[in-house]
Amino acid sequence: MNFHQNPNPNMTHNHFGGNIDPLMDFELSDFLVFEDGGVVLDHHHHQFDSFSSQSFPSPENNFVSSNDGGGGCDDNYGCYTDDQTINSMMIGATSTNTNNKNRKNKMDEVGHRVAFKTKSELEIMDDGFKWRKYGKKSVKNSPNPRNYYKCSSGGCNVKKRVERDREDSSYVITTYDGVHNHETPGVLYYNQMPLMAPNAWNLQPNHHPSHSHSNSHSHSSSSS
DNA sequence: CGTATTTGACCGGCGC
DNA sequence: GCGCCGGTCAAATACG
Repeated sequence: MNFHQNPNPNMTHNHFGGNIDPLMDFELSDFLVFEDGGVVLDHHHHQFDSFSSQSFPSPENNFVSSNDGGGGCDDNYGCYTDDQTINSMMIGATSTNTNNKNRKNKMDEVGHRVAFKTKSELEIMDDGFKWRKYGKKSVKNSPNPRNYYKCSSGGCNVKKRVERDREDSSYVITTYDGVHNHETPGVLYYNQMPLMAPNAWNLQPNHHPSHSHSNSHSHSSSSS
């Protein structure tokens, strides 16, 4: 809780690439990124541990998109691997899933999806944004509940989903939906990123001055 | 008192 | 058409 309050934004801002706060047992194990509903997984394909910083393989070439198989594929959003793919990162960016049959454009509206699988006892990792929890749901295949967060920033409708791994409750799967269209409330320092978590974060907040119709107005409040 | 969080209810989609 | 599942909202509550 109260992870949104950063008394000292210039202090050690625990991030994926920056300094890991010694307090939290933060350990990046898996990192999946998929856009436009593209599902990424490797497991028995490749071990993407080479592109530790900028050499991202073309997802259209090396990744399996809009497909599933091994790993824990259960959600309608994607699959994630585990086991031996530790310390591997997967970036999937399917250039608009062309074969989205009747998959509805739900994901298309979102346009961005990032999933992190980390080994942490705490699911609340301060990524520099303020998140307001708006729901909790228990998934059928998972003994652990799933938490839904929404960006507290006005105008920004990025959603975040946090759930623990079905098999290993030690792992936390955080899925981000959407792109922040505002500056980070806190000071985000991802200049160096000596670790494996590259500037993947950098490609998220594409500050596009011309994008005004992203994923906002979808269905404000149709219910009630 | 204000704000964030909690928990159940409600809704939409999909499968059968 | 009904049931299941996942996602979201909203009233109530807890906490600061």
